[in-house]
Amino acid sequence: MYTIGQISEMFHIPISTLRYYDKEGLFPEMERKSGIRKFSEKEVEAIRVIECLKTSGLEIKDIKQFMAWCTEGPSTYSKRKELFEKRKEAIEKEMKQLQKTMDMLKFKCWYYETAIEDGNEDHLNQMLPDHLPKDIQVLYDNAHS
Amino acid sequence: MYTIGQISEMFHIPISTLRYYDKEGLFPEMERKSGIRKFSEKEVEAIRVIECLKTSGLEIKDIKQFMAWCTEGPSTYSKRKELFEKRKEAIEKEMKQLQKTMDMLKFKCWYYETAIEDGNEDHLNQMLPDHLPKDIQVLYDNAHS
DNA sequence: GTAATACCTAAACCTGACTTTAGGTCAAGA
DNA sequence: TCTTGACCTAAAGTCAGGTTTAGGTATTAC
Repeated sequence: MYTIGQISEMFHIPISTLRYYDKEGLFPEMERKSGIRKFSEKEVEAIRVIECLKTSGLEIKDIKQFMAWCTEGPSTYSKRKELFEKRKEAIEKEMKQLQKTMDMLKFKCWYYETAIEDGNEDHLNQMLPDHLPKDIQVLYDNAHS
Repeated sequence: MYTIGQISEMFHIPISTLRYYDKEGLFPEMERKSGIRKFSEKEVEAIRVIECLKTSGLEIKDIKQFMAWCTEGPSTYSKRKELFEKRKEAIEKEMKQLQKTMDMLKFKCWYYETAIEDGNEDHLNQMLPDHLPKDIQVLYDNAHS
């Protein structure tokens, strides 16, 4: 059993945020001892799930829904599984987006390296949009598709 | 040359958002014809850069700074390059985070598949935290590290 | 000539996710 | 005793990134 201060240190999450999560219903089963929150292993795992679902782009109110399902028992297993499957798809999509963004960034790094060498963008402008060096062309095309 | 409506369709960005970007100084060189915005190729490329920098986690005010550097000429090439290098690092970090999140999601999918098969979480609770099937253990450990 | 479109501005409003404030309880140590 | 530190609440405040509203202009279509 942990106090809110211990949990805050463990996860580097502000105490105010933990209280906010609690107020939003993200720890529906959490116990209290004369008003003071007692975080058990259950809540510790809940926090890991909250961070995971948040990173996957889920909103607090939908995380609350998930936590509610968890208290409902085995009848909600398949709902819970489907939620995680959807989050997997969302993350996959986001990773593709990030890869495309990465290609743009790599292209821009090359672009400015070259501009620094040349002292201007004249040569670069002549090469755009489809006479770039092969490896750079790939980045440019992916970023602009 | 494009109107705001054409650009909105091209990029699937609301007109209100394009006007907001303009108000925030993200198109410092944009021309107008009797009050009406004229988006040139320069602004089209600016929008691609805006989307890229936004995805990388940069705030609007910092994107504005970048756009201002672009109007200052060759003296800011190295500042601009450094910005893109930093964004690359940010994206790399984010991708690692997403990979960890993905491992958690995969673990949870397996977890609920198994719970559905078993009808309860008893067997699963016996396996936790370090007697999971090998491939699942890897996901679990990565997600909980 | 009038009605429909597509554009414009300034300013108010909205949303999600927190954070801060103001005021209070309770237990341990000097 | 009294003060320090860790906890508590309700309610207000903050911030980024837009969106909506209200009112206006300018061109084209019938």
